[in-house]
Amino acid sequence: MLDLKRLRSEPEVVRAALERRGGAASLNRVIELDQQRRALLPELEALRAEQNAANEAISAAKASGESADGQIAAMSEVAARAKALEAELHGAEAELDEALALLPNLPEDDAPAEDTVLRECGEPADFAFDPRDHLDLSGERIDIERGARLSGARFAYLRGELVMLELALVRWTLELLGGHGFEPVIPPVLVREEALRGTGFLPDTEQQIYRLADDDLYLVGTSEVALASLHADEILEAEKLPLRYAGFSPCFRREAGSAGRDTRGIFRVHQFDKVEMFSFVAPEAATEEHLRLLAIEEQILTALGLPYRVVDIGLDDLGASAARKFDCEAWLPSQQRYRELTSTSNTSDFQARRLAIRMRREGGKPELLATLNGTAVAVGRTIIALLENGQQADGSVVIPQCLVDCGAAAVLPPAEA
RNA sequence: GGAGGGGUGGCAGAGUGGUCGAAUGCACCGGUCUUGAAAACCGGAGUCCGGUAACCCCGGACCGCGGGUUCGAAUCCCGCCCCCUCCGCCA
Repeated sequence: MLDLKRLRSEPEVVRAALERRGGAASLNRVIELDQQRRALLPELEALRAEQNAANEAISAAKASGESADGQIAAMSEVAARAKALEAELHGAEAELDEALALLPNLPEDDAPAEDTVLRECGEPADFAFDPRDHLDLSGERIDIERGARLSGARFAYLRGELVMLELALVRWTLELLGGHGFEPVIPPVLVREEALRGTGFLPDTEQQIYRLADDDLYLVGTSEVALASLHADEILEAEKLPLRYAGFSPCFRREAGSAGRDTRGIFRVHQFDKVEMFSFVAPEAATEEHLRLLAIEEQILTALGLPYRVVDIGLDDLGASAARKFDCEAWLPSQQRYRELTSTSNTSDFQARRLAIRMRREGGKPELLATLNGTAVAVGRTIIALLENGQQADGSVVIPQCLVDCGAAAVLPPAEA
């Protein structure tokens, strides 16, 4: 959510920023409704003041045993007017909230118009054979057929050595993040609507979100939702910032609208596990923190031996809450191209404002802080990349030492034919 | 699932229609006293919106959330959320 005050004080700056990303649609309506509200409010407050004064007089009269009937009758009229005004005000406020919620975050000045590759790191392996894709390499250890029989398309069983690989990957990642000051968290994955509104997924990505009709709960598409809400309605002491969390949870996505895309394997599935980084920082520290999250993502990919490139995401693909976003794409030999593995966003104060997450500096007033998120490890896609990049001629897969140290098999034997 | 109890300021805890934004205690900040500290005493201190450029000042709102009754609601009524206790069930 954007700052109404700023929108009021420099509407053209805001408009220009929004228009860069094509998100100014409801701006005029917001401004109009804000003016309406600001016209009604003082009127209502004047009536309230009148009521308050009269209440004192009536109390005093009653206390001294005098009749207050005249005043009461007069105030009855005032009360009726106040009630009508209040209804009008509430109507305007509800509309305002709705229109304001449709405005996306203001992009950073440096955010590019188009996706821009910043760098490529690591050398794609030059296989002396035709590289297999992750499904050929995994065999039934990624059991698509039975997953589909159980739950439909885009669901899979993960089996055998790959389960141990996932656990090693998660363990290793959480240890590494612990070293960077992230507290591990396993959050609820069923959340209320407010959490999705607060993080900017609603209204925006409703068609991606699973909803439980009987319980007014939603399945999160990322633990970002739960982690952001961890400090909702709190005022944090500035000295305690930054606060960093590493959420580990399953993620659920309907993938409506992506029919036919990435249908093979587990690149795009309805359920996957993910370790997500989330930071609460002072506003002036946000940009630096964003680069920090990106650096950690790169550290992880490098340690896993995965060739990757970093993309500065263009304005069109930012998503409602992000002011800036970087993706890391890993090289997939079977596709001969880079595919998205991780993503990190600076959401500035957009989520903090909606969730009422503030900080207080020594002796100061509460002020909004900044929130940032970044994928540490999207397990499914990382397994794909590990399989494909670590494969050998015989179909076995060499696993990076860091994961072996955390319990993964050093070499995954070839899939049974 | 059944039966009860409860949500008030940082915490504890009064308040059941009328100067209540809210007693009191603890914690906190400032001051007096003291060689210093403690104790004691005095004072201060919440959040949000608007008037404003303004951390002074003025008005308004906030006693879980949202409605209702009333001239007036922390107090009465309705709905929702949350917490606790007991029973049952259960990973």
